[in-house]
Amino acid sequence: MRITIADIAKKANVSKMTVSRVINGRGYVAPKTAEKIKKIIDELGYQPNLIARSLVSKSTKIIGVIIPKVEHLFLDNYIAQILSGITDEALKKDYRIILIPVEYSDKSEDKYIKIVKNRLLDGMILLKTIIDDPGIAPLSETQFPFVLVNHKRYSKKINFVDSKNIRGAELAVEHLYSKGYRKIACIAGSLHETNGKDRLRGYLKKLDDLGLEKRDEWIVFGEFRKSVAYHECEKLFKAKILPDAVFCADDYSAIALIEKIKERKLRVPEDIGVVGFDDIELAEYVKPSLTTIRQPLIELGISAAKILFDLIEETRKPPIHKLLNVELIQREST
Amino acid sequence: MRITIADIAKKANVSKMTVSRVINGRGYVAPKTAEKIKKIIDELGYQPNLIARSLVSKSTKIIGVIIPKVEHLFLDNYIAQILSGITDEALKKDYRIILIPVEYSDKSEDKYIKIVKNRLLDGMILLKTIIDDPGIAPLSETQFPFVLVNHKRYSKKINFVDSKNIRGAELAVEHLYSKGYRKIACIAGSLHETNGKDRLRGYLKKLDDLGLEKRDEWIVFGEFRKSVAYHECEKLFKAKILPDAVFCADDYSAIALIEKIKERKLRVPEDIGVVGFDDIELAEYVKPSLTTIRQPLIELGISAAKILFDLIEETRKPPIHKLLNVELIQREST
DNA sequence: CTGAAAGCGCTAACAG
DNA sequence: CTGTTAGCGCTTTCAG
Repeated sequence: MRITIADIAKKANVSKMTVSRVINGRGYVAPKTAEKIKKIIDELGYQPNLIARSLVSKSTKIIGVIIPKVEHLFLDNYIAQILSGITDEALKKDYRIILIPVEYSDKSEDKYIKIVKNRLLDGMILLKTIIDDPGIAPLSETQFPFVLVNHKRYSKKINFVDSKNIRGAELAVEHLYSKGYRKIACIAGSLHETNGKDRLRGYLKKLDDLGLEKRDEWIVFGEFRKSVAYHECEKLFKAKILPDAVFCADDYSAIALIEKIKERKLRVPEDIGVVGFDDIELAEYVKPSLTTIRQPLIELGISAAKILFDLIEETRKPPIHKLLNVELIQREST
Repeated sequence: MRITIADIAKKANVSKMTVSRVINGRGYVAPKTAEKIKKIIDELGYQPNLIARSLVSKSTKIIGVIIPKVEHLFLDNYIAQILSGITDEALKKDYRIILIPVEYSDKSEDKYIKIVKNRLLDGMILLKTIIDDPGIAPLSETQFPFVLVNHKRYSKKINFVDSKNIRGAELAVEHLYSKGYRKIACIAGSLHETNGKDRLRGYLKKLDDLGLEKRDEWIVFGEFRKSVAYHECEKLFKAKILPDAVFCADDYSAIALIEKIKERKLRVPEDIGVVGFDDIELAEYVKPSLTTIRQPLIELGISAAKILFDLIEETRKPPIHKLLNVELIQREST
């Protein structure tokens, strides 16, 4: 049979309450009784039932990480890095992490609220949420602590951590320009995500600033997915005027592009310069290694977790909006 | 105020029990009352409190994944792949995953039992456990369902899923032999893990079988860590007789080795052939791409999860011991 | 400094 | 088909 606080109490000839006080280190207990109780707890190997405790305390010390329900999610190094950051920080604060896969296509307004109502979580971090996700607004109307990662939405009731995506895209184009490239194409990311949109915007803006040519046929949509990018970038080679460089909104797309370029017996960076975005682990290993805009993914995770814990512990109040810096990492592809 | 089952009951003029029956679809409820109750539940947006439910049902539909408490854990593609498999399977069975980092250096016997006693989990999967982990035996004495991954321990009370590591190492050496290499060195993995030991054993056995020379100076210990391997493999170049090939017990070590070889202006595979183990994502992207023994990491995760769910649902009983096949993936490094 | 009573939100068991 | 009672294991409250 399971050992409960009542067993300890009985054996120590005290009430459950006194045992509870000892366990939680709250309230006065005579040193001698405390000692006795501790000893019995040790002897019996008692561990408090977290479920029972949570039922009354209303806190579980568990945070949820909402992830899109797709197979092989952690193979995406982008996700893995962010999750690493969250985990690192949770460790320090003694919070547990529970992974909650949510269907991308679920358009219901209460998809997150349902989870909240289950009372299992003290807070949540949402990864890869899309712009028109109908679940976010209702969630923000509750008092429940949550943070969006890599999703920029200015609102008094929404907290987010994002990178400076527009700036990043600008840096990329500037860099290509400085390297002498003038016909700069783009493999855009998902326009359902703010970071995808922002990177495209930064690209277009910088072309304007530099007085470079913009052509519709120089923009293709890779959806932040390698397989899609691999297929779509084909179109760039069919352009009336061939680009001499490509800004890719993510590294996986850039890697797909490089594969395609090689298949066509063209050279990187001599014939076509390539810049990626994110700086995933692969970036420095592919051949040629990838020049990319590094966004601090681990820090993004750490930051989101820190903010969430502050929100939970009410040491800070919404809205918290944070933008992290990006930097260009020059490698061989430009 | 939070809506509870009592609110629904009141509004529907029935007892809590009837509501409970409707929610869980158990027991008889008049279709009309059921309908009415469902409607009220919808209207009020009621969601059951999982904590309260678990307190009585003794089941949480949450499994724990025990991971070593190291920073940036998910950056290890090996871990990421296994976790991907576990997640995929948990999704199907509607189980949640909670990540539980445990201190490597914790030598206490009750480290896992403590977690079990917290009653938060229905079962657990342990990753990267070491051979002399004092926590495993006591855990196996409980009735609590758990599965070890990539850890081979034959015991009536222990369940595990592992790859055929010995066979894998043999395959690697055979392959090097067939390519004409005769002086085959080894960067061994951690001997604190069964897979590290097995791979070393397979290597030694196959050298014997083939009548190849064995030399102590041809074996270094990389601990399954890139930085350690990078440092330790230095010794191979200081050997009296230089090896012409190296079997590495993991891909990260192989990548470290290749870097070192390049620094020394030697060529892979002409001067030195290299075979890795695992087939992490990077393996096909490094230059030269890495010949390696592929162990089915995702399947390892899937398998572990399946076994665990069977154990939890008592459709199977311990011990369950499963060994997955490995295969050689030939690339450029040999 | 300690204890008794009440209750968190739910379900199992039994009675009707 | 539905309700009552009891209780999961803990903490809060208040009294002593």
